[in-house]
Parts: sequence; C-alpha cells; structure tokens
Amino acid sequence: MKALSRSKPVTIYEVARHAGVSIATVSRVLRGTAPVAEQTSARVRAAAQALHFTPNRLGRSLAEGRHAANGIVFPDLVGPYYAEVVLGYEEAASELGSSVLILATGRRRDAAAAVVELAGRVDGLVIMGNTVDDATAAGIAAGGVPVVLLAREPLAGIDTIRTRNAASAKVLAAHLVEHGHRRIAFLGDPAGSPDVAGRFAGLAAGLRAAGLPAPEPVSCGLETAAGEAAAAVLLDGDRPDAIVGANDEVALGALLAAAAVGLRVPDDLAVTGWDDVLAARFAGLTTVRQPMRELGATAARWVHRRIAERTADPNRPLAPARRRILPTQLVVRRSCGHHGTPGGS
Amino acid sequence: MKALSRSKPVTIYEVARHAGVSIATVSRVLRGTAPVAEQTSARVRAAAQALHFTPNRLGRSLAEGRHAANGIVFPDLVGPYYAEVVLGYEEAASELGSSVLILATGRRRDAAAAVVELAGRVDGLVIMGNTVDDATAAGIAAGGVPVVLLAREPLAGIDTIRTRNAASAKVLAAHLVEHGHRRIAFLGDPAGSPDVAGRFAGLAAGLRAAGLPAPEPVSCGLETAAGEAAAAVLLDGDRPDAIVGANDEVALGALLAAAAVGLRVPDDLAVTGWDDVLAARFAGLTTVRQPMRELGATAARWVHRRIAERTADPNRPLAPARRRILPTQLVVRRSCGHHGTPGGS
DNA sequence: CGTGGCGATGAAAGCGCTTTCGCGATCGAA
DNA sequence: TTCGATCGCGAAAGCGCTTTCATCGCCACG
Repeated sequence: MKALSRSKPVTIYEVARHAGVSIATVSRVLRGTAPVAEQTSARVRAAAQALHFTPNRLGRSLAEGRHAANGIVFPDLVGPYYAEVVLGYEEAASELGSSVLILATGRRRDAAAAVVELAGRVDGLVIMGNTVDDATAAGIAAGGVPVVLLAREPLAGIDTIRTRNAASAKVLAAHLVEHGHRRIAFLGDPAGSPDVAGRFAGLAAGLRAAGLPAPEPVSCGLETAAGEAAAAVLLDGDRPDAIVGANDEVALGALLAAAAVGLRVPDDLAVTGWDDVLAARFAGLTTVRQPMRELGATAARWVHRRIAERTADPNRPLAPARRRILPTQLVVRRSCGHHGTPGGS
Repeated sequence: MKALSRSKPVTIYEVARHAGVSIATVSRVLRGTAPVAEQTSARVRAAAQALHFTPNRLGRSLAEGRHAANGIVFPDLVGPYYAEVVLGYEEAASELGSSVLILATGRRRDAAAAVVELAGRVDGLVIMGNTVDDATAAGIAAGGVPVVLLAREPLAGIDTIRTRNAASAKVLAAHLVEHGHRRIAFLGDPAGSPDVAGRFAGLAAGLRAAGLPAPEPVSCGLETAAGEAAAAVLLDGDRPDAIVGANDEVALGALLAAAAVGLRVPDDLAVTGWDDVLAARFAGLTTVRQPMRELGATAARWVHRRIAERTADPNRPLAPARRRILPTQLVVRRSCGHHGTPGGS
C-alpha cells in the first residue's frame, strides 16, 4: 500500500504481464464476462490489486460504444430547487448504471459551446430551464444524443417534463382573492425563465378570472437580495395588498423589505413564494411545493429509456416525443392572510 | 435541421468523406491545431455542420491520454452546504477546462465500488467528508489518480482542505458562556462525520477552558426532523440552557421542538447552528458561516495543480501533501441570548 | 486408442480520435 | 531556371479496452 510515485499509469497490459496471461483474460476476469479457471482468475485478481489497477473507462467506453454517463445542465445550485433536482437525477441515474456529469451555465457566456461539448461526453442529456437557446438544444438532439427538457418549453420531437406552474398560480391567485386581496403584484422576470413565465401567466389568468386586472410583473432576479430591492421600491408609495414572488428567495426578500418599512405580514401585506424552501417554513411563508427530486428522477429515467430504445434498434424510427407535467401543491402558511385555524407547519 | 433518425452516429470519418479530405485534416480544422487552407477549412466546417457532427470525447480523450474531467464525491445535496461546495467546484473546474462528474454516496451501500469506478473516469478526484473509507481513498491515490480530501481527516501523502471547525466551536463556546449559559448540550453525531466530530471536540475544549464540564453529545442525524426529535427528548425533563446543533438544520429542529413545548428562545433556551443557511437568517439563528464555495473552488484548483504537476513530469517525485484550513465566521443573531444592540441581519 | 466436443486462453481487430511522419506541390531566392 | 524551404495534407500508428475467432489441451465416449 505504499504510495509509489510510478511513472506509467497502470494498464491492462501491465496486469496481464504481471499475471502471466493475455489482456483478454484479464478483461474477462475483471468483467466476469466469460468463464476463467479459478487459479488463473485468482492470479489476475492478485496482480490487479497489487498494481492498484483501475481500469480506464475511456478504453472500455470506446470499445463498448457507450459512455455509461449522462449529463444534466442547470443554471446554478443556489437555493434548494436545482440542488434537489440534481440529487434526484443522480440517484436515479446511478441506479440505472450511469455516471452523472453536471454543467452549471450560471454566469458563463459560452454556455452553448459548453453544452455541446458536454453532449459529446454522454449517452443522453437533460437540459433544464433557462440555460441554452432552443437551437442548441435541438441541434444536439438532431446530432443523435437523446435529450430531455426539464422545466422548460417543449421543442418539437424532444421529451419534456414540467411542473404545473400556471395551474398552481391560478390556485394561488384564487386563494389570495379569497383572502380579500385585490391589488396583487408579481415579483420576477417572466422572460428570465420558463418557470417564472408560467407562474406569471397563471397568476394573471387567475386574476382575470376573478375579474381583476392582470398585474404588471416587477422584474427582478431570483435571489433574496434582488427580491428585497425590488420589493422596497414597490412598497415605497402606492403599494399592493399582496406580493407574489417568483420563488421563495424573492418572497423572503419581500418579507425583509416589508419589515424594513414597518409593514406587518399578513395584516398590511400578503407575500407568497414558490418552492417551499426550508426557510419558508420558518418565515411562515405561503408557497407552492414542487416535486423536485421527482422531477430529476423522472428525467433520468426518461433519458435512460431513450438510450435503451436507440441501443435496442438504432434504425427504428423514434417514438414520438413524450410530455409530462408533474403536480405541485399549495402550502398555506400565515403570510398570505389570516385563516380560521392557525397556518400549518 | 430536420431530426432525421440516422442509423449511424456521425464520426470524423463521415465528415472527412463528406468534405473530401482525410480525417487528419478534419481534426486539424476542428481543433485548430495546425494551419489548413482556408478553402479546405471551410468545406470541412460546412460538412461538420451539415452532419451535426459532435466529436466523441471518448476518442479524443483516449488519444490525448486525459479525460479532461474531474470528479467530486459527497454524501448528498440536502441543505445548502454540499450544493454550494459542488457549485464552487464546478465553477472553478470548468474554468480550468475540466468537466465535472458527481457522485452522491448518500444512501448507497456500494459507495467504495462506485468511487473506484468514478476514479477510472477522471483525471483527479475530490472526496468529501463521510463518504468512503480511508483504504479506498488511499488506494485510489496510490493508483495514480490525484486525490484531494475535503472536510475530512488527512491521510498520509494526500492533500487535504478543511475548515476551522474546532476553533470556531471554541469561539462559539466562549460566546455562550459569556451569555451566562452553563448547561450546554450538543446535538449531533461526532462519529457520523469529521466535521461534526471537530465541532464537538472544539465545543468540549472551549467549555473545559471555561471550567465547565464537557457535554455529552446527543446523537442525531443532520436533518431538521432528526434535530427536532432529539431536542424534544432533551427538553423533556432536566433541560440545558443552550443547545448547540451540529448544523443549522438540526438547530432549526431544536427551535421547533422548543416552540412546541412553549420555551422561548433565547430567554429560556439558547440555540446555535452551523453553516448559516438561508433559513437561519429568518429564524434569527446564531450560527457559524463557512466559506463553502471557496472550499469547492480551492479543491478544484488543487486537483488541477496535481494533474498539471504529473503531466509536466511524470517521473518527478510527488510534492509533499498539502494541508489547508479555511477560516469560518461566527454569525451572531438573537437565538444565543440578548445583546446590547439587536442581533445582526 | 481414435475422435468429437468443450472449457480455457491468446491473437488481433476494432471503437473515434490525435498526432507524428513524410510526401508532393508551391514559393522565394540565387 | 534550379534548389532548398515551406506549406498543406494524407497515411498510419497508437491511446486502453472489449470481443470475436481460432487454437490448444483434455475429457468422455465409441
């Protein structure tokens, strides 16, 4: 177990020579793909162990014609939303025998190039929300790499999984109206992400249905600080009854802004968010819970299925694109208004 | 841009044939590694685009002898801690030209095998906290794959990066004592993770230094629910003045448990955590902030450096193992006791 | 004893790409 | 016009592994 500074990386040839067999035999022993005499087998295993042999996946993958790896592309991991989705993805993917490559497009400008590069490293790819343009995504799919879109507008011929943003927003709108709120503002940038767009559209539709005018969205980023700043502006003057945050971070920012100017929630102002992050519970924030792990896990399974389909029969025409919308759940707490019974935990 | 169901994946040979050149020329054009006549170059690019050619990274990596990918192993992504570390890692690694493979050992039992397998896919590897046993980690390093340990006890000959858990805990202990707390309980399992062990040890040392008896740790998981349950038991009877949670989730659980039995924080009970998650701010929780992204980014850079060293001169003996301890910061809020000025934001 | 059959093993052909080597062709200078 | 120097490009050798295909003993059976 001494950490020798060996000059050459250990290959299957080394092991073969050390054990006095051919590389074919080494492969068979290590993979267990064919019967090998017990004695030989033992020699090979001993050699592999002695040399700390770790097979190079590149060789294997190249020979097998598959990476045994999938990728997932997301904007970032700030806040629990993407982290949970990625975790759900990783769990499911690794159960299906694939390693997971991640790519955060976050603040990089060469996102498209990075995603294309990633596509060359994987058997299949999940692309989330607001990361790359449609042309890039479509191009990758056309190039033969199965793609699944997540929390994003569908594209022709590509599988898509989303949550019920618009519908949840309608439910939320109705709930707010029921509480007597009339002037409702939306904090978030519909152009910034498909999720936000759906939420805003649903909210607007819900308010219209109640005979109220659709609100103008107040554009802001998805972090607490951005929400706080935007809310501060909004609350300084002719303020609304309720603020619907594009996500919980933004809504929590709105709570801070309200506290800063001495407004009481929910008496003076209602606030709601999206995602049910841990902090929402402690802030008493009404929010919409999304099945984040489930989103990730479903995406992993879908990618896997596409890969399997193609492997089974590369010439068969592709099955039509699948669509799925996962349900969400309104979590009512005290920030949206007083309820008969005290708000749930 | 029609999504043809092509039977064969596009290789460099296809492109070469389509453009009427040799594969060498295609490679040169696409990599830009050697001068190619403008006219030829244009033909090749056109062919590549027409065929949606995405070079297969396996071929390239095998030829180049490097994966251009690094891996990071962590327990899970629940809570912001690991997510932030991973994000910091991804950012730094991709800036250095490496893709990132992730592996969550979470609830799997074949963690060691999975990590070894991962080691065969990468040029270097970061192993976090409580994921695999020392022998596995050491074996991988001995096999020639550069390894960096993160938030984990050092091993001979392997680079290690940690945070100042014990020292921060001492500061925290002093602060609690200063508030007049005497009976201080620790919520967490020191055997469960090196971080927790360090925090407990530091707390115990700090209390000893103040002439107080070292507390027994109350073992519990790292989730809110676990903290709540453990705290509930702890508070039912001869209760402590203060509870130090192994992380914020646990501490938040303790807050819930306290509220459930009508205890006021901080008047009846002080509570502190670790990590400064978003919820801590809204719960007014005193906590210790860790440089999470910085941890990840530093790890990425160290792995990169090791790889570069080895590539530059494979025969040079390895530089001695490096150690680094990143600083933490005590974030005082109201949950630890009353302060002259109201607790920070 | 002679064979067909089978289990164990080795030789070698790729997988898709990069890169060295070398060969014509073209160019500048004498 | 001629000769060495470039330049542009193709041929081919790997990179580490899996996987036919062939071979070689060895056994049981006739």
